[in-house]
Formats: sequence, structure tokens, C-alpha cells
Amino acid sequence: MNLRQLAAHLQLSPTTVSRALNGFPEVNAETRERVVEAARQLGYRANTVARRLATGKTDSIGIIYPFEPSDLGDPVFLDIIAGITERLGEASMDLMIVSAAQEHELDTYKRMVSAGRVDGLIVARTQVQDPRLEYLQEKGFPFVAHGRSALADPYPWFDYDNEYGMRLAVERLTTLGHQRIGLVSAPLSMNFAAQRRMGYLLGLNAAGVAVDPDYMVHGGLTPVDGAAATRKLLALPQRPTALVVDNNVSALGVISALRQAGLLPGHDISIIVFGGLPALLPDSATVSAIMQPQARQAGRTLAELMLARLAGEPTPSLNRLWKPELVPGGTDLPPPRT
Amino acid sequence: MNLRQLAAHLQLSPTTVSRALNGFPEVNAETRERVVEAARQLGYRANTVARRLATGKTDSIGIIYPFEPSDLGDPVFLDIIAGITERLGEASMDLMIVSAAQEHELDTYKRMVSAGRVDGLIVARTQVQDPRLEYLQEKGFPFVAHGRSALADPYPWFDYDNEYGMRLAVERLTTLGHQRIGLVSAPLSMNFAAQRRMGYLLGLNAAGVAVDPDYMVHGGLTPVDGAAATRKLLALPQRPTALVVDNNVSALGVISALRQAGLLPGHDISIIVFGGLPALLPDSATVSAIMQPQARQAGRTLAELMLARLAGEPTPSLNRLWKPELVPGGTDLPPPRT
DNA sequence: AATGCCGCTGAAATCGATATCAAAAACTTT
DNA sequence: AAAGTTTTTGATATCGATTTCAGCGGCATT
Repeated sequence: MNLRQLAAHLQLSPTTVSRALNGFPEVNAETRERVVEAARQLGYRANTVARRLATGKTDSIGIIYPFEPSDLGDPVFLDIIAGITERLGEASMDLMIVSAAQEHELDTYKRMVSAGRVDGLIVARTQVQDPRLEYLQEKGFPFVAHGRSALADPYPWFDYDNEYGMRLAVERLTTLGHQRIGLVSAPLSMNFAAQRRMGYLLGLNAAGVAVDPDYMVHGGLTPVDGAAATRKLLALPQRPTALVVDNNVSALGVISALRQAGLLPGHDISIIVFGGLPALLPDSATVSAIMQPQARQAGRTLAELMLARLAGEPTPSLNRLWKPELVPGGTDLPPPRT
Repeated sequence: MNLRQLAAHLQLSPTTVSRALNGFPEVNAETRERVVEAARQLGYRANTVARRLATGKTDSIGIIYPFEPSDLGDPVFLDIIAGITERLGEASMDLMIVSAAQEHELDTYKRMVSAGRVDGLIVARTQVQDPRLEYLQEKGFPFVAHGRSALADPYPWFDYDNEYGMRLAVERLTTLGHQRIGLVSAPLSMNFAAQRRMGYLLGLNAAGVAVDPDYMVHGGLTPVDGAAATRKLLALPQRPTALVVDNNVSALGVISALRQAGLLPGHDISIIVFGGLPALLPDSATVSAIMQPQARQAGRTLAELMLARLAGEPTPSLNRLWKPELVPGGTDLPPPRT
């Protein structure tokens, strides 16, 4: 059942039918009613592809995700996706997920852009220098970044105030009296890691605690890396009395490494995790954390920004910075007396 | 840059250019080379939407996922998605993810089908009686089910041998001497739960152990439900000496409930988890499990089946049943002497 | 030399909608 | 009643590809 057939059935022109269904004001109220009724009855629904060609809009947004073979899966990513699709659905738009081998990621962006598959792209896991964003900006292709980056011109982004959050964690610990605070962080090429590291430094400075590079370990984004970093920190001559971890995936490894070393978090050593442990874990609330608001809400916001961008809102208004907060869970306590 | 422009540039007709780029045999080799070269040089790429309208294929597959507000996120779902997109990408097809409120799920299916947005759908979380599958089959719309269901005609599906897997677990425990084995399962309307329950029953029967309905608790699909079920089992006059859990999300709650009750899994009580604990957890390997092969591989297989279905392969050949296996992790041991 | 066939190319129709512009119908105004 | 508006409808072009069918030139066949 296509438009022409429906029109023939109604003894109207396709033009009028199309107008009636799309709510154009010039259609006679009675006619519109007839058309809408017939469409409902016959189960007519405009062919998405044809409409797309005619209007030039695809009504879909893409997200390109570098699924790595070894990737254990970012626990919040799915929740973000849920938020995005939810909000897009309300505007009857779709989300297209495309996977890209990391080395060909930029090529995938180029293909998506020039083949006109989507109206806009959401860029995840931004990096400090991000060729993907540079490419999109140069092309003038609509995008929203999840995380900030160094770009020439303003662009729409959504981000947590990573620096502030980590500073919050460090200041909490210094207030409690800690002097030796270890930092476990993700690769510094990741934007959030660099920002959280900066928060760590600022926090120490504010408390007048000297910075010792030995206490800052950055590695990968897996539990295994977290565990390795922890062992390195515990092996220091003066081992840290507290740890801050800049991401929750590594944190899983950190905690298991502590247990293996016979240290009970919240008893023998303090620990604050940025993002908190994955909510899936029954004991996730027992670890003190810097919490970001709901990931699903973040997804909705990303979609919201995308829609606003496509509606032509001026870029400077399309930035959102969310402040995380400290949620005590019992693993932030004063250092042991010596 | 569109086809017409490229053709004008080459002083050829759009027809010939299209044919050259799409590998039709009747094009002169020299001409083809010229065309291909020019396309590369000028960065021409056929507009996806226009091609879709002309060919009637969308080159994309949909998956409709009932993201629930309370959903903690299925830990393997993302991995399955990764596998699907990976395989589809190799066939240069896209995956469209659509979220649906649970109550409107079927409507969403109808919309996707009649608006011609995708060539096929992958149906997740099949149920014993599944109106979504019934609808798709009736419409003759291509789909692949992740999990079996009761349908009139044969259809493409991918599934684990749930019955076999759970039977494996139970037989392992009865062999060790357990007589009172508790079952924690997901809602029985879910297909996998019903199948695993059947495996549980068969396993007990095979060992000549009487079935006691009190030892079978089914609830929701969250850690909280798992914990509640566990407490119920522990409160029985003769409490079970072993537990089998039919899904890994509930298992998280089961384990924490055991700990709270002062029972150490693998010491005071045996436990085998279907699917194992989420790999994200550092100590996931310490729990005995019935393991399914890699989720990502499952995703690839789903995509593979979809592609085969679209290529017109006969349905009966499009079924895949994977056998899970027992992976001991230290929590399957003989019951304590009494 | 006339005919037939093959290899290659192009004109035009098609996919199913929307958008533009023209025209018919209904209604006011003078 | 004629002229001018406003309301409503329709014919047709358009989006950018693919696909069908026709045609041209060259070569082989008779």
C-alpha cells in the first residue's frame, strides 16, 4: 500500500493525501479526516526511504563505536544507548550503531558522512586531540561529542566536570589527613583521564601536599590494568594510604588486587572510585565514589543536543557540563596512625 | 557530488557510470577503469537513500530492545551487539537499534515492518508464546530469533541448549552427592528459563532424586530478585546444600545474599551459575559455571543467519544450537557430612 | 552487399514520497 | 453580475540512484 494507491482509493491526488497526513494547514478539515481515517483503516504508513530521499533527511543518527576484540564492554555504554534511543524515539528518529575496527575508525566516519546515511553523529570517547571531531567540523557535518576536546571552533558537547569531580575526591582524602594518595588512571590520551588527572593535581595543590609522580600510574582501561597499577603502587617504599581510581572498569581490578594483597578497602586503605562500581554489583554502594548522574539521562541529553543542533540552535548554547558529586560508601576514612 | 555530476564530468551517461561502479559485466574494461578512478579521485559515493529507494533494499537490520527504566543492562547484550554490527559491517549493512517501552513493543515491530525501515529484524529475549514472532511470521517478514519459541512453522533461530546445560549442572551436583539442590530462575515466561528448568528436572530424575517444588524459586531478572529467592531457599526447614542459578544477573544477588547469611560459596554451599558471572568481575572465574561460548560470537552468528535468510536460504538450515559446557570454578564440591 | 549478432552505451521509466506552481471552487466585495 | 480573494485541490518536477529497453557501431556470416 503506497501513497498513490491510497490516493486512488480516496479519489484524491497523492499531493492532497500527503498534505493531509503531514498536517499541512491548507487541507480541508473534512478531507483530512477522511484521509486519516482511510490511512488508519488500510494500515498505510509512508515509506521511510522514499520520504528520506524527498526531504533529504534520514531521520536517523549514527554512533560509531570502536568495539575491540578484547573489549569487555563498557558497562554504562548500553545505558547511554538506551537513553539516546529513547529520546530519539520520541522525535521518531532512529539510532544506527556501526562498529569500526579502531585503525579504520576515521574511514568509517568518512563513509557515514559522504554516503548520507545519517543526519548527524554522536562521537563517544573523545580524545584530547581528536581527528574524528576535526574531520566532522571541517566538513560541517552535525555532531555531538560525548566529552570535550581541543577544537578550533565551538561545537556541541556533553561532559561531566571531570576535573572538579576528581578534585572533590582528593580534597576529601586530604581533609581526612591523607598525604600519600595514589592515582590509578586510564590512558592520558583519553580526554576524561587527562581532566581527572588535572583534578588530582589541583586537589593536592590546594591541600599543600607535594606531588610525587611515582604515585600516579596510568595504564589501560581494563580490570587487569587496574590490578597491575595497584600492585605497582603497593610496592612503593612508602605505600599510599589512599587510592583514587579514575574509572570504574579499572576499579574492579584495583579492588581485587587489594584483596589479594590482604588489604581490606575501607579498613586498611581508603579508596574513592570515579563513577562508582558498576551498579550491577550488589556491593557497589559500599565503595565511596564520585558519582555521575544516571547514564541513561546522559544518553537522553546527548540526543537532546543532537536534535537541537539539527534544529539549528546556535552552537554556544549546546554545551552541557554536569557536576558529579561525592557519594560516601564507607571506604573514605582517615589514614591509620603511624 | 552525485551520479549525474560524475557522469557529466566523465562525459558518460549516468547509466554507464552506475554500471561501471556496480561491477556489471557489460562495461568496457577501459571505461570502467576511468570511472572508478574518477570516483575515487572526486570522492564520489552513491547516496545510500537513493540506492535504497531504487533497489528496494535498506541494507540494514533492526533490533528492537525493550529498555526498561529499571533495567540494569544485560551485561552480554552489548557484546552481542558488537558481534552483530561486526558481521553486518562486513556485508556493508547497518544495525538499527530501536528502543521500545515494553507495553508498546509489538506496535514498534509493526511500525518497523510497514514503514520499510529495515530488511529484517533480530528478535531478542524470545518468550515461550511470542506475539512478536507470530506477527513477523504471519507477515512473512524476515527475522532471526535469539532463542526458540513455539511457532507453527520453522523459522531461523539461534539458541543455546539450555536444557542440556542445566542438566549438566544438576548432574554434576548429584554426582557429588547433593540431594537438595535449589533452583533460582528467571520468570518462566522467558523461554530460556523454562528450558533450563526442564533441564533441572531431567537432571534430578536421571539421578533418582525426588523433585520438591519448594526448592524451585522463580522471580525477576535482577540481583534483588536473586537475593530474595536465595533468602527464601535458605529459610527452608531443610535448606539446600547446593544452588543452581539460571542467569548471571540474578546470580549476583544470590551470592551477596549467601555472604550476608554467613555462607561462603564453595565452602559452606555449592553453587553453579548458568552463564557464569559477568566477565567484568575480577573473581568471576572463581564460581563454577555453565558457560556459553562468547557472546560476541553469538552476535556474529545471529547476523550470519540473518544474511543467509535474506539471501534466500531454506529455513530449516538456519537453526543453530550451541552446547554449553561446565567450567568448574571451585564452587562445586560435595555436600558437608551430616 | 545484405543480414545477423555482439559489445557497449544511453534515453527514459521507476522507486515512493515531498515541494512547487498552477488552477478550480467557493466565497467576498463592489 | 463582475471582479477579486481565499480556500482547496491537482499536475508535475524533484530527490539520486537503478533498471529496462532501445540503439549504434563493428565484425562475422552468407
